[in-house]
Amino acid sequence: MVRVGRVGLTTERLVRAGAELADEVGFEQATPAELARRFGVKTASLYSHVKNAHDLKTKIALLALEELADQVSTAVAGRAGKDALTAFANVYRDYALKHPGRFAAAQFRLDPQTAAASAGVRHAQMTRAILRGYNLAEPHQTHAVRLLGSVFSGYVGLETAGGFSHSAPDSQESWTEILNALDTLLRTWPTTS
Amino acid sequence: MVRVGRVGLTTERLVRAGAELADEVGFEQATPAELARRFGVKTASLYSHVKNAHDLKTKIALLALEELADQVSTAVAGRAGKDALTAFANVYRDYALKHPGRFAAAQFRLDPQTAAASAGVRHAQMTRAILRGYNLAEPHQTHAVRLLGSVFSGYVGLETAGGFSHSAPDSQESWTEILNALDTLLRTWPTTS
DNA sequence: TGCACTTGCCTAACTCGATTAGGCAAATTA
DNA sequence: TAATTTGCCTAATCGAGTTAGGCAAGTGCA
Repeated sequence: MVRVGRVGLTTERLVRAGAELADEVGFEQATPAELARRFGVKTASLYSHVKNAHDLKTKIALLALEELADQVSTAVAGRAGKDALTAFANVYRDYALKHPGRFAAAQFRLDPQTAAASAGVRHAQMTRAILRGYNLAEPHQTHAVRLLGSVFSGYVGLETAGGFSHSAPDSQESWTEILNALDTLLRTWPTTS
Repeated sequence: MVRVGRVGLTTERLVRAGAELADEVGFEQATPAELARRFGVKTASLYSHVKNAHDLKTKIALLALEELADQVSTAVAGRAGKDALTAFANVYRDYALKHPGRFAAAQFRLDPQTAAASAGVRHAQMTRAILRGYNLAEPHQTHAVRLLGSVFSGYVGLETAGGFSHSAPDSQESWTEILNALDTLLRTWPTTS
């Protein structure tokens, strides 16, 4: 090692670097060992700043959830109906495409208390907020919330897993048409069965 | 160790046990070490039957994809339209709820050649087969295929991650209403926009 | 400015998983 | 029963995760 003094590790800095690392090599590979390597530091040195590997991943997940919630809330502010729906969806998808590691982190299974205190609850609130423009009564609103969550996370999950690449038509086309379809669907919800 | 002779390891047996192990402790935890423990065998002994840990996971994934494709094709045979749609969807969801580890395995990223030779292609074919009843022209059919894949994998993913538990209404209710909504949507696709 | 105090990062050590090479005994075949 | 195959073991290496304790680089106070 060439370094003399200290590099200035902090929990904050580790988590940010961990998020970038995740985007580069995948969330699973965003490990204490690799992170230490990047800081030019011994692995053991991280343990004053994060409890353990699981704690590191949890903190990266929380960071991702916050970033995503911030971006979504900015995009959705002042919009309603289809406009809000597509804004939400596009922010979500763009975030995942630009930050695949963080997006994967955002799906990380948090223990219930951590999840309850996370930005995950803002996501749920914002999804419901979008549906305000569609006037759905309960329990239909909840069903619709679950549908939207499923489509967004499912589509983006498949897309980042490479499911739609190298095949026509373009993924962007499908995305647009799916959002149109969802808008129509929400306007005529609930279904007559 | 109490055992005297040999336990009779085979690739086949390892993969089956690995699938069960995955259902019990999670796909990520379905590791050579744990598998060896269950067979009362040293870890090194597995390496005559599987190349390495990644190979084991790949083989579990292929098993899951086959099982799922078999069950789906049985359920969908002789059905059309909404009937086929719900049969497909229910088999898919039931499999995931009964075999969470295998289901997770089925999402395991396979390298392109392995994927191309896997039962994954049957899944794609069957999804398209379902849409036959809805008479969609390309490129709309592909958009619809992608929507269905997204909803199914997304919903089941969120549900098995615990997203819908402990909150009313029941997940089953949402699932039913969502399938109804999808049926309606497919019958009126493409969207006017 | 100098000192005590705090603390960041290190070394040392251990555990455990993955993996390879080589050996012996149990199964198989003749 | 002898010869051959091969299943599972021992031994050994490597790397990740983790803990305990030490020293020096930073901080704050006189």
